[in-house]
Amino acid sequence: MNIGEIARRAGVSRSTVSYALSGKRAVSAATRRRILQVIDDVGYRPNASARALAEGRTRAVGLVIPPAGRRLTPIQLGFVADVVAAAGRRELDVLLSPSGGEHDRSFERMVRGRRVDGVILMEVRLRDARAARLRESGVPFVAIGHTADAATGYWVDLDYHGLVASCVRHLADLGHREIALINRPRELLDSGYGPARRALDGFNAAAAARSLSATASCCPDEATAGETCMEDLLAARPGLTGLVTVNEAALPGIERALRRLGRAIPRQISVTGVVGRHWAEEFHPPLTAADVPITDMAERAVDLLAERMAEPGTPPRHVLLSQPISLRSSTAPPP
Amino acid sequence: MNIGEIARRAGVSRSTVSYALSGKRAVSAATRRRILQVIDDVGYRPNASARALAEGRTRAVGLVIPPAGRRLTPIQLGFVADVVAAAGRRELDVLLSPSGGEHDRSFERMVRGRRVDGVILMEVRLRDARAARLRESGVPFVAIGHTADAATGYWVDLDYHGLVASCVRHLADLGHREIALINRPRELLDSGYGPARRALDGFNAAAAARSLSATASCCPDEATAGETCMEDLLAARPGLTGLVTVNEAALPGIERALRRLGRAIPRQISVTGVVGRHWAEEFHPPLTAADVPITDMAERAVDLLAERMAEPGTPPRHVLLSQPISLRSSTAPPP
DNA sequence: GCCTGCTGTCGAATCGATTCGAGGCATCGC
DNA sequence: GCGATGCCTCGAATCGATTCGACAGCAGGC
Repeated sequence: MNIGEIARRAGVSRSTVSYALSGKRAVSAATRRRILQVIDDVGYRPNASARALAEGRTRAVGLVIPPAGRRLTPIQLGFVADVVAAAGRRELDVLLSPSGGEHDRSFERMVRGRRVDGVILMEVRLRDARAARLRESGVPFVAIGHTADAATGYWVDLDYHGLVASCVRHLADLGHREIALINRPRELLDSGYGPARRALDGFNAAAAARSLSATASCCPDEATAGETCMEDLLAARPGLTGLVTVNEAALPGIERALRRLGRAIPRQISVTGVVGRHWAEEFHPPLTAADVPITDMAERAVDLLAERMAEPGTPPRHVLLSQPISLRSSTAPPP
Repeated sequence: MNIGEIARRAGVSRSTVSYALSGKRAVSAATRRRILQVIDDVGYRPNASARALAEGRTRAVGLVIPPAGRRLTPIQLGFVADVVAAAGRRELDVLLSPSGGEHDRSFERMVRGRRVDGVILMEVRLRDARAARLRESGVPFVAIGHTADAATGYWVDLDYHGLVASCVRHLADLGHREIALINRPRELLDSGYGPARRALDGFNAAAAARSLSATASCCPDEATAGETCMEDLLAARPGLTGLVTVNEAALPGIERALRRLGRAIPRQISVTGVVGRHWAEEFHPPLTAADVPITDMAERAVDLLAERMAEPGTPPRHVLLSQPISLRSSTAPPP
């Protein structure tokens, strides 16, 4: 069932069918009605490949996700679903491509095979090979997180520096003097993963500004690791009364360790940070934290990409999202 | 940069370039070398839309995920990543489509617009509108879970009935007499979601066979709900010594409730079930459970789909996976 | 009554690949 | 020396849409 068959049944030419559907030229009401009737009867839809070939665009975008090896965190996974939903609202389909090692072929197929009109790149590093390839191939893309040359690209990012700093100030205002940061895994920090870097910088800067005694540590994205990390931290710094974390996956372990060591939250130790809302609410007691606005980020990323696809020549733009701290009940003045 | 340009530069016709790449007809070694050299120099890749139009297939598959509204469980999310990886190994791209309500358009675009050669349908219900539409449109598809007419379709499923039954028998063998099941949310059970139904059936059948006193309850996919559910269960059945669950998201809450009520695992209460491996390992103590083999399921689903796409006429086939119970340390004889 | 302008429709070119039939050119056998 | 046989390569048709130029028919202005 193709456009020719529709044209035949409606007694018009193929071009008239096309115009009736797209509205790019006037078609008389009677003809239009007849065509739509036939289309409805047989359940016709234009072939996506043929249309893409003729139009020179595919009406699809690529979403490059982090390597499958490292398990995706719930935040990242929620983000994928939100991107798909936001793209759907603009009649765009989403092609998934894992990145890294053996999956380069998939990336190549997508980009050089012109399978997509644009790409959203998740978890970008400060210097990022995929971003460089996209830039050189001329495919419009939006990065989640920014690369070293922040000024030249399109990106959406969360202001981890500012958010972690306000967590620190929140603790300082309550009277805490000795605090710690539980960051994302060390290999992410070392490979120049922006959020981890900026969380650390924001933590150190704000702690220095308030002359707090501050310790920063890294922790794998797992509950068991969070438990160990929390124990080590308390062993090294028994006087600790305030904790900031950007590692949501570690939260259950942190909670477990504190309970086991008999440190009540928030009576004896306050906990805050930047994590997905779901995780903050499942913490015990509910975590006072800046909730990562993934739905927002997904929507802004798709908006930005759509804009860039529509007008390829436009100058770089970016969105740096912030988010107020939601006061729940995991922070209090120190004992 | 298209095939014509490559042909021009290599001094051959377009068809020769095509044959050199596909190997469908012999091309002399010298010509072939010359063509590949040019292709390598300019970084050419065939345009995916043009190829799809000519070949009549897109080399892409669709993955229909559960509605974004209901949060995806970690198992489902891991499954998405695994499907993408498995498809990538077969040079297939993956298009994501949310299902339900407002996202019908996306489904329609994919299926009727011939954007994909086949579809994997997640979280299928016993009677499922999406499966019916795929069947009528003639697009090959593989369901995760099976529909009411199990014999007529392609599907991959986990033997929840058998697995939950062996959990029950495991508890019975240890000497437990009073056990309970914590199932997935009630609305899933009521809407005919297979795993929830079969878990319940398997639980009841095995408990009856061993004449155990058994209670089954449903629980939303959330930690806080798990906590409440566990409390209610113990209030109603103080003599409970064995627990089976297929709700991984509830696990942290179950753990919390048992700890708070002073019931040690496994000394006073044994816990087992069917959950993602990651969750079993993060439980405290590590959960003796049948690990959901998502990577396996993803691979089998892609295999089955590829097979069906290659030979559309083949008779229905399905794979019912089982999985041995991994003995960890959350079960013991009753006190 | 003729020219102008507008509306609605058509035919043909185009997008970039694959694939089929046909034919050129050696090589080989007799 | 001539026809048959393979091996390579080419030209043209095809896939199913979009889009542009052309044109028929009709209304309105002078």
